[in-house]
Amino acid sequence: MTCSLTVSICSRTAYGTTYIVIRTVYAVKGEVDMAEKLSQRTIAEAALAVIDAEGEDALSMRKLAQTLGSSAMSIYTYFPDKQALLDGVTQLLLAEVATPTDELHWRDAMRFIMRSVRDVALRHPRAATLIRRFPPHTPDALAFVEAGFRCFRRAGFDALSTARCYRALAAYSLGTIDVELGGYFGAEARRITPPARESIDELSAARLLPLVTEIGPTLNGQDDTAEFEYGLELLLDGFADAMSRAGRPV
Amino acid sequence: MTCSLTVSICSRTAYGTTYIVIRTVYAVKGEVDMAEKLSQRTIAEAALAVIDAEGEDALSMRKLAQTLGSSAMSIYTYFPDKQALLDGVTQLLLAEVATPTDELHWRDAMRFIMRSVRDVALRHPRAATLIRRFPPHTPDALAFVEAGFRCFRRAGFDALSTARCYRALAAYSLGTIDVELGGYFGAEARRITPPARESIDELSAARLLPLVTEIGPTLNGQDDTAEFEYGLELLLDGFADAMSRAGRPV
DNA sequence: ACCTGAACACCGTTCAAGT
DNA sequence: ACCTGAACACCGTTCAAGT
Repeated sequence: MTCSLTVSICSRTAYGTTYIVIRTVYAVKGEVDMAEKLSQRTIAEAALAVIDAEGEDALSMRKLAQTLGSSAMSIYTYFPDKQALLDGVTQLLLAEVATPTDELHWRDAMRFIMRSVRDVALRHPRAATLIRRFPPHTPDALAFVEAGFRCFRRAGFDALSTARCYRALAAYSLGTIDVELGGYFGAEARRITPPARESIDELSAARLLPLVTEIGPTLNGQDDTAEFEYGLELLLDGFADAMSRAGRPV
Repeated sequence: MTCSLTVSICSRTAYGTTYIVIRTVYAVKGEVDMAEKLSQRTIAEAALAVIDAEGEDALSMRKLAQTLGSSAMSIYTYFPDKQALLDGVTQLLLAEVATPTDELHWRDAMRFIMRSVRDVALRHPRAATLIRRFPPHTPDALAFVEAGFRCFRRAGFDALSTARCYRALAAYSLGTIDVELGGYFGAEARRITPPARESIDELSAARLLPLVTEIGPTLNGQDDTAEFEYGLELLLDGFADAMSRAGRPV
């Protein structure tokens, strides 16, 4: 909890009005901070912090404003609506994705990017699902895409092949977020339940869906990193094979 | 818009109380229907219809109740909360996925299932994103998973290989929903914008991110079906190769 | 230009009451 | 068991006003 104090000094001159605003936020825990001036960046950073800590459902304009020491409506000076704010948070996340150097072989570059996207998602498990909803569109958020395209291009991929590979990798990357962070194979997700509210007893579930019952625990016990790498290598091998077959080995 | 009339006849006997309720919904357009009794299924079906028509954001408990001709709170007899309702809608969607016959070769079976999931998503573009959030857990929704596992098993995949392939396919399938239906590569998503509100002019965007600018239109113009099939075959080829290399050709 | 509090039109869900 | 309306504690956003 924070409580904020705003002192504004307003001087009128012949040329107009100048406002000097000193705003300080006193944190109850003891730290005394100068409140940073509001901006798209500081607001989006605060929003990301709230989502990281409490999840997207817990982010409301009022609560965010509170952590910023201002009113809910002040946010609307910087973002037209909440969707735009969430988009801004996503651009911040995507800017965290590391950019491969130009000398890297295209396979290494793609591995590098794919792992980096996954690392960002794992660092922000509660915010990761934003990545599926808002594509990158700021220069910072697109930096890793541009770098990846550059590596493809240098290796001899034309625009069509590049687009094709990028798309398959993007789908796999976004799907990985669902599978790993959505708990798609988790123990909770695995409980077989009928449409009615009473729960099926385990015996009859096993009789009805024997293989789901048998393989479910295996899915849940998988090493996420190893499985991610497995699928990734399949795709990269496939790209290389396809280029070879087309007479343009890479 | 509908307006509903409820007539309840209550007869008390020595053995207890019996209620006979006749509820009719008069649609303004002229059709006169007997309102079906509420149930998990009818409620979830109505919710799916609302989402199909107006999107998930437009689904509120009050509005859904209105289309059912009852009160918002009546839904809570069948679902503990809104999340459970959305889960129920997802189970309905997943039950639409077709089940491959047992004689199919595993590759054909997987192609069949993957295409069917995509078809369901394309039939319900506004509801499709639910599939990423709620895994199948009713017998009907798990039918295609069980059938898929059966084909893997008959072809000689053990539990571990089956889980591994299923996971990679699931990630690709879920990611495809984001890429195709989230408009991930759409023209709107492609406009490069700085974090501040003023838009970058196209010339400087092209200078800053030349390859993104060049390849963006290619991504947007892709044939969704062809690209989906391309990535799918890469994965299936990869599974076959991996099994061969492990000395257990399938 | 930036920020404010009050107000509006909604939400999901709890509750006490009804049949 | 099933359904109800009223109430509670929230929402995102509009508005008119302030500096």
